[in-house]
Amino acid sequence: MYRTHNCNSLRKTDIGQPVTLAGWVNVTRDHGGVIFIDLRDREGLTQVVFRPEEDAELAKQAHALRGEDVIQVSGRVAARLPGTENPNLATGDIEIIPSGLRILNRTDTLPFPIDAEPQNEDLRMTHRYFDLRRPRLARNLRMRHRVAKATRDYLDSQGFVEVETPILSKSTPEGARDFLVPSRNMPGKFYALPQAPQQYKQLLMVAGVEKYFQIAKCFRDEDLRADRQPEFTQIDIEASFVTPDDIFAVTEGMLGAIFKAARNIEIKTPFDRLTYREAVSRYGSDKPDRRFGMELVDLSDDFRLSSFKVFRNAIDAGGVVKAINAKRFAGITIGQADELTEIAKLYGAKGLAFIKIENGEWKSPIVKFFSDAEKAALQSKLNIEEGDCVFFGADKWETACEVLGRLRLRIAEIQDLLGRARPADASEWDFFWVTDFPLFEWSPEENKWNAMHHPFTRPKTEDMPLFEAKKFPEVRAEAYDVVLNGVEIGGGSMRIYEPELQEKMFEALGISPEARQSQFGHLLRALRLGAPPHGGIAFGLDRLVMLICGEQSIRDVMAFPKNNRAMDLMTQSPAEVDPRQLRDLSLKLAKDKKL
RNA sequence: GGAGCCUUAGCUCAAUUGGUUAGAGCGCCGCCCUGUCACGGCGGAGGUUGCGGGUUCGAGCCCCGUAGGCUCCGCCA
Repeated sequence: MYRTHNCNSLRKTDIGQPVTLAGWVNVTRDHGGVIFIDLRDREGLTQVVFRPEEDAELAKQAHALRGEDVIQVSGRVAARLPGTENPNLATGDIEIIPSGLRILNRTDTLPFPIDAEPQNEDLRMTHRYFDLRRPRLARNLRMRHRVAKATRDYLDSQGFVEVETPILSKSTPEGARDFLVPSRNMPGKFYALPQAPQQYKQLLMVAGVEKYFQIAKCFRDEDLRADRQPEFTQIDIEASFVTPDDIFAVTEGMLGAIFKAARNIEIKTPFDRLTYREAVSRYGSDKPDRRFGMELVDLSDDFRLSSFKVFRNAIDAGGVVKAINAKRFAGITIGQADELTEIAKLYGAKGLAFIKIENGEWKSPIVKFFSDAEKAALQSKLNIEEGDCVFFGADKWETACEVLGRLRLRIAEIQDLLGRARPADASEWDFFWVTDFPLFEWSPEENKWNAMHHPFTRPKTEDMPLFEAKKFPEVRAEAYDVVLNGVEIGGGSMRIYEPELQEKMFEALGISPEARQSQFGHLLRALRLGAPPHGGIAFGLDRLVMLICGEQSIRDVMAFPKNNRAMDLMTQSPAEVDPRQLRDLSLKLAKDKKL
């Protein structure tokens, strides 16, 4: 037995007890005579005191200890000398008087200090096992476990059954780039790693499972971001004979259980609901951050007959004029204005018009084109006050909204309006639903309609006539997202369960009858064998845990994440393989790697 | 595929306008120190300034290229 207690368990009541502890040397304080060692394990710290007059040999050994050496200490629990208790430490009233010291393992010079926030992320990733020893990441890993456990417990209590689905799966034409796995038994053929268990979970509904969930690994071979990894984890849920309201209720119950378990927070349910149209109109985003105002205001009616050509032309072309009022932002610097203009252009605006309200004066080159009525409309609709700065977007609805939405976020960042990294109470956790997403989105590159969510999402019943009439841009989907503090943490839909409707959907997406059979034949067949109405949702576990932990990157809530280029710097993967392995797989590398 | 920022000791950073032998704190090594808890004190080792080229009497600093890292755009049904 290596230890009798952990490093956070001994208190005053244990004084006199013989104990054995094991862990890492957190810090040594060597006074030449007396030597203090803070011994650390995952639970906490306990001070060990070596006194040469009690055991010269032990003290000599202790003198050689360095941070992160692994040791085992036997001894007895003693009260600290009066006045030397440490109130900042749970074990601060006691210390260990050792009678034995075993050095289990020595450490090299540390790659970086374990008690500071290292700057170099690749250094951290190369020594990830060491990085994870830091309290912040250790806390994140355990928080993630609590979230996963609360998820399983809650869904189990609601009658959901966890079913594993294959990792060796099949490539599908829609969606993200697949990771491929060559088949040895079937030369020239490939498995694909699942982008999501989407089809399997629908097939489980056909199988009569009725209530399914899985904490599922998913794989997408696309470029990475702070919140995107090539392999990530979804809380995947599907149920039969349900409406969106049923899914909403399960989701709200589950997130409530998760936040209770992880942070002891009672979140406010039911969540607000916004339609996609409303979210984009008011916030310029389908996953808005509502923790600050600065809403988009529509001014199209006020400028319909304006003599200001830029606005007038946008409206005449069927577009809109919208604006946001950034309170107390009239002090905007030249550099900030340039940056915001760059952002506006990046998202499709031709330029960026804004008005600073300073010393009772509206300062902008465009104000002279405005009529008194137009100014009055601005004044009242935007609630303009001294010190404000108003930004305009005049363009197609989508462009104007997106541009102002992006500006809104950046301005909030500059003004530091966004919530603190770790919101303290429920009011700072803003959950809501976004519903009624468009069913389709146009792909100019492919010159065809794509499914906004996925090809199995059903149109809203009241929009079926639009779907039949092939008015694709107007068809809304029975699809929904959950947004938390401006981050999309989950999304789902009611699925198509009628084979005829699914065929029509594939047709709308430009998938040939042959391709439908080869790619989706199993699903179409299943829909003909008694598929119940069903629908579901999936959550990004990593993003959810990231928010709960107050982290900025999902890498900080994953044990072994990949870097920007999808490499694991610790194991140096991906790596070359033995030619024999390639031969087994009937693979040959192209000489020209740019083939 | 594109844009921005970054790269100086094991780590975090500094180095005036381009100017002597590239410094500091932490860590490491050695010595001193008997109640600390970020213990303290003295001393020491440790550098091809990512790499390659250029400009210059002289480059950590300027220019070009390149590699790597991070963030973002594209991409992510």
